[in-house]
Amino acid sequence: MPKRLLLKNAEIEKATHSEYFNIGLSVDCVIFGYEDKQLKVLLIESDLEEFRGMYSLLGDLVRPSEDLDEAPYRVLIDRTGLKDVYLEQVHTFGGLNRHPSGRVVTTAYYSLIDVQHHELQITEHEVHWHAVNDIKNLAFDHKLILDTCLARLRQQVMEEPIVFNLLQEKFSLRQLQDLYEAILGIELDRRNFRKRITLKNWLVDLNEMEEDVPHRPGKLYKLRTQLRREYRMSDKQRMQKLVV
Amino acid sequence: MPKRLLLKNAEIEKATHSEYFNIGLSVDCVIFGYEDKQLKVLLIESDLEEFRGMYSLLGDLVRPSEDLDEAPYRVLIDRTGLKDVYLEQVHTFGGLNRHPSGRVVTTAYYSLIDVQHHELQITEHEVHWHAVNDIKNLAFDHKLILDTCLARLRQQVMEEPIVFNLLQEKFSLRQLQDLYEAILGIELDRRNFRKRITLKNWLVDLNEMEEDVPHRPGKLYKLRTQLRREYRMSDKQRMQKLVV
DNA sequence: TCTTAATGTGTTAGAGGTACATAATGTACC
DNA sequence: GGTACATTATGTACCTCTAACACATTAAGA
Repeated sequence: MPKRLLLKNAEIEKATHSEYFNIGLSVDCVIFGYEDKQLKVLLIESDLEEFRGMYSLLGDLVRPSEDLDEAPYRVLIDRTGLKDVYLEQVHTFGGLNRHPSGRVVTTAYYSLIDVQHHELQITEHEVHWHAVNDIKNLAFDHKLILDTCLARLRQQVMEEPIVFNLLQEKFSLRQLQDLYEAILGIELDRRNFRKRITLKNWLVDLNEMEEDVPHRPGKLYKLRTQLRREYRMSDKQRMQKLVV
Repeated sequence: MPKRLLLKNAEIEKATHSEYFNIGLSVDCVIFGYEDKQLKVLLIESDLEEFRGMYSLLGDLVRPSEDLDEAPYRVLIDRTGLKDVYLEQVHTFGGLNRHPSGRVVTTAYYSLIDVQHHELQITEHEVHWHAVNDIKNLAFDHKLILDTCLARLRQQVMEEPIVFNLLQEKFSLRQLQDLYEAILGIELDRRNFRKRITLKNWLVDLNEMEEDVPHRPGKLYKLRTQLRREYRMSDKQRMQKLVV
């Protein structure tokens, strides 16, 4: 086997379309939504023989003329009608036998969308929301992909103000807390949660109240526009804090 | 364009080797080392026309018969002779024009190795260590890949005891602190550093002292064998701590 | 009007982090 | 041999952040 295949044009040319350019590349999207106080994910019933009756993530092969990072956007537009969604690459899975039909390497992305959004139109009736907690297995290695993306989501959620992609524009602190609890799978203290959220300075008080709730209505908030990362600590302090 | 290409065997068969299985897949390794109180990375001079005189990361095309995650191990064995190295997948880069010779998508890994290790044998004389701080640009999009991996390393370093892969077996606390400072690019308080490190309970005191140093010798330590993740907090507390 | 259930706010004790001071030990030079 | 110096080793005070918890407020419904 030649060693530095990447380095010489001549070698590339020889390898092309023969033994090396022989791997399929796909993307799979873990599309998270939030409904009924549950974290959900968009799945489709697999119609592969090998996975009859099982569900799988939404994905597609990457086209030769599109950037890798464009592909999941295309999948999302095709399947949900949503543009401008939050999307993040997580991991690439390249096990030899992960796809029964041949060598297909897949790059996994996760996405956060607002289930209530009026533009959301799931075009195919085979596509449905499933509660993440109820999913035991999926087609291919999609359960592994889901778990990996969920773990990443849980990390991200604590560092960046991304959960708001899952909520409608106006929300109460209780709704926000319910969402965090659904994602993290734990209960949080209401008073400490409120304190920490206000410290982050992510929210704007809308001076509006909830309506049609069977209890004392809460204040409504929205995410600050032009949300900058505001650090309460200096860069050096942050590093110091994080080190070791 | 057919939509669910992944779903039907028949469609897969048709697409195979025609328009879709037409993308090259490679891996690129950001191999970090530590020498002279500097974080370094292993580079090779590119011999592509387009990048004459520039350096690039070590990489290779993924073979059709090997797992994606196996490929970087192979590259490392070929180029450094090292087995059992610390290796972690970081990100996959799939821009359309990132490779001048055609469509090549690459998955980036970073690796931590001990430069002093006796088995380390850089087989090719074109491969050399470069101080990370001195690298201004690289061939292809390799500077972006390097920066991405460095950012990930800086995150990881604070959560997991991985820096020890860069050190020889026995080391002093001063050496360990120098390493952290080199990776993070900041200075740390010596006394607080010692305190936090001992709290982590990662180290074993060897009851040996440095030798041949032009000052008071420090104690030597090594990484605890069978290092388990020991949480001083319960899972719930950790979640609580991390949330928001 | 009273009960109930949720929202909104404050307080306290403890843990962890930062900044800083001091003693101990070995080298190098006079 | 003695002294200055650099570095290791350890301790302390202050501050911040967090977890745990108590109480008052507001609206709905009987």
